[in-house]
Amino acid sequence: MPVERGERATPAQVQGHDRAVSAAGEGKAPRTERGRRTMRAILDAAALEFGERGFHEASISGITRRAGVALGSFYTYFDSKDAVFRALVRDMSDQVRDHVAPLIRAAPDQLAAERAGLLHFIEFVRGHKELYRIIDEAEFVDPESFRLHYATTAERIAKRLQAAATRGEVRGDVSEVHAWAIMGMNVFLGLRYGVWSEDVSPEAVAETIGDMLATGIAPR
Amino acid sequence: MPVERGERATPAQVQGHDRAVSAAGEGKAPRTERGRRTMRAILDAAALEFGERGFHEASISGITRRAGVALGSFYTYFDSKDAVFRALVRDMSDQVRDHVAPLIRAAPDQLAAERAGLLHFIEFVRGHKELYRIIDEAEFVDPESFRLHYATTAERIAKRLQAAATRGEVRGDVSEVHAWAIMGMNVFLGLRYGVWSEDVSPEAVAETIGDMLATGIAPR
Amino acid sequence: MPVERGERATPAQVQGHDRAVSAAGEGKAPRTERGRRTMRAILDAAALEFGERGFHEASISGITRRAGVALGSFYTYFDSKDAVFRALVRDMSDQVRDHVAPLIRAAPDQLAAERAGLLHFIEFVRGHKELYRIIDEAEFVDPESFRLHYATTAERIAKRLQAAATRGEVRGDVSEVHAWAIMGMNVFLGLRYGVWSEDVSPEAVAETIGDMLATGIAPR
Amino acid sequence: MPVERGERATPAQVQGHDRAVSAAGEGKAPRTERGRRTMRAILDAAALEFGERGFHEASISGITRRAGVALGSFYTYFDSKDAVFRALVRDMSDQVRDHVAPLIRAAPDQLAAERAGLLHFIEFVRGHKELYRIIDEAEFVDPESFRLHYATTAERIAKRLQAAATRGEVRGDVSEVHAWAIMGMNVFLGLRYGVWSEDVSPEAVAETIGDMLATGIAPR
DNA sequence: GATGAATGAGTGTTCATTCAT
DNA sequence: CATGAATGAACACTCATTCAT
Repeated sequence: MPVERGERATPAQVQGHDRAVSAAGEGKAPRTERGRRTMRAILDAAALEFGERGFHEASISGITRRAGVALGSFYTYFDSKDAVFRALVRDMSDQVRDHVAPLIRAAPDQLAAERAGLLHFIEFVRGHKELYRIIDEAEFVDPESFRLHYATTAERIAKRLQAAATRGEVRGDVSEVHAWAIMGMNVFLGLRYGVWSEDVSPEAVAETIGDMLATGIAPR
Repeated sequence: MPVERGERATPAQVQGHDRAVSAAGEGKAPRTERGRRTMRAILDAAALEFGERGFHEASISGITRRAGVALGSFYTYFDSKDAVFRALVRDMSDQVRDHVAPLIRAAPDQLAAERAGLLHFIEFVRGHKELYRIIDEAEFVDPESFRLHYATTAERIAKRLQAAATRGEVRGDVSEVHAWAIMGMNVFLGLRYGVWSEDVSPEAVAETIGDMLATGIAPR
Repeated sequence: MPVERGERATPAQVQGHDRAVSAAGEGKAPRTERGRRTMRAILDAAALEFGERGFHEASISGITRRAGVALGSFYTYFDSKDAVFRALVRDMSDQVRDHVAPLIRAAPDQLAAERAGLLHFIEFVRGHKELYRIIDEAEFVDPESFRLHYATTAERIAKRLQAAATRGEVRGDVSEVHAWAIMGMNVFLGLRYGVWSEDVSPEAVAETIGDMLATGIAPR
Repeated sequence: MPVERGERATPAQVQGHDRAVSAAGEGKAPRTERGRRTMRAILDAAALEFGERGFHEASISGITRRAGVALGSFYTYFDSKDAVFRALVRDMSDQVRDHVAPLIRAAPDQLAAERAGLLHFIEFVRGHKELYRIIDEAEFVDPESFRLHYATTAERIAKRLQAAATRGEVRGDVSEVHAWAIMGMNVFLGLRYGVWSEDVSPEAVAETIGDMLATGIAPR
């Protein structure tokens, strides 16, 4: 889920409310201001509902109840339960990236960038514990977006690693395999130290893993 | 999911058919040989059904149809859909461990062991693609077993790393954090190169990650 | 089941259709007129279905088929099979009381009132043979309403008897025991001469029992 | 449920264990002593199971579990769930009659007999609270035996009343209507003061009702 | 006779989606 | 746009009954 150095934020990504609505590519574009507010309310309610109850336990009526709108209004903005879910996955996916990307870009070199990526990812997760419940459940609800999310993320990591390699910041043979390994580490560390328990600080985790990534665990 | 060096197989783990049945702690113990066979058939059918359709799409009648038994027979051995699922997660969890453990133990040192663990894990996954669909879906269906599975696995990795540290085979400061990172890498690499695509050989992946784990990715 | 003299009808009790719907305290209040009609149709259909087949043989689909609505509509108005049943018991209980109460109040004295109560109760039962099947089955389906129904009825009879005693219309020592005895007589006579067979006229039964109640069966 | 003066006990009715088995006309006669014991165990267990859970909640497996025999053994002795239930209704019906009949016959006259009948009926009920749960549920499970039970009981009461009338112990015009009234009173008083609560002694109830039956409730 | 595994018909309940108002 | 009543497909689970051992 973390993003990486060099990424550019599109204008839409840095704004507040409108972003999520636009990110909801799955939804039907509202024409009035009133409609925009209703759609936003539904999307926020859906994050709560899916986050608390999971996709299958969640219900459309639960979403509209939380949003304070009538059941039927849901279908004014989304075609189906799957559609909101997809919109939400994309929304959350963008949120992580938008949060972590600038902090990665600010790092002096790629190893520091990876350390920062993990650090801020864990921090973000602590404040958004519904993240895993939503993104990971996509594996079963909408494999397409799940696959897309991780494939895209891994690809970006790989590109940055290779760019860093040409700059001499990392070994020359870094590949997609390394990217997947790094992504896997981060996801599991976020789950363990972000969601499950906060018994180790994000800084400590990032420090430890930064070291391991840089020089390995072979005895010196 | 991979296991690690030094682990001892209990007698039950190395047997074939009876093991899975005994692992099905959730089920109701059959009292006759015929019952034992029926239960095994149901458990195998459940692996297929859940693997192909996922927990929510799967149906009890689908399971019994595959198993070639009557619908009602399901309830002779399991209390509910959740109960078979739990039994299955434990069953599969044990299967991975039983497959990989001896190969890890055969490694000359801990770094080689980690390499072997990843190698054989990916190989195992290629032959059991339903693994992820089942174990990962537990996060949503039965968080308890999901948590237990990964917590237990991480703890074992951590113990082996620390034992290896005292033997001087890895750095002295290896910790739980390293264990989670290694587990995360393996799980994602298994997903990418075991389930999604076989475009890179398990040997190549294991070799690459073995190197990274040993000496890191900092430029030499 | 019969009611007694002196009772005041509340406005809700004397109206026709709305009453039963409001009596259905178990149901979910409809918000539109269309909803009100659907709920009433379901309640009426339930009386038929439960009356003809009994609680356990009755099916929700049988109820909705009779009501001419979709299966799912049932759950728009009632939470469960038990819930309609409870609503129905209350509905029927109120119907008897509303029918008999004014006729009891019109009697010149308490002995005449008891006679009238029995008379009109038997008559009512003849036109509503599903009454017993529904109210008495509550003993097994929903003991709470069964108990409430009879406890309340007995208590009212007792109160009227005591009020009559102070007016000198009956013996001074009438008690709860007499009330239960009278209620028991009425219920069984209603069953025998209202539901099972109409071989004796309600008038004759009421006359006979009126006499017995007044002066007993000891030889003069 | 109470019986009345002058009734003759058949030999089978006064024996202990064998009686119930023979009363189980619905069952299949066991040929061996072992079989006789098994059948008795099943019948006793059925009384418990039906008494505690009611007909529909009761299960054959619940009965055999209580009886300590295998599920299949049930069908060695009874054809169906309905069949045990019928056997049980008859069994209990006979038990009440056997208990109350001799005490009724011992009374000096018919009014005293009715008083005694009610008294001992309530006492019996207090020791056999499953009575109502079983006999009354027959109205819905097996209307035939329900009807038979009450029709027979009422008829006997009527006959005794008429015999007493010829002896001058009660009014000359006693009829079936009186019999049903008396039976109804007794059943409801048994329910109220035998099963629901024991707040009034059976003696007091019988005394009160004996008086009412003899001289009515009109002011003197 | 006793055992308990196997059978499968039957039904209450949920909820995404549609549509008349 | 908003509303909420109406729809009906889909499924887990129960349990009386049968029968091979």
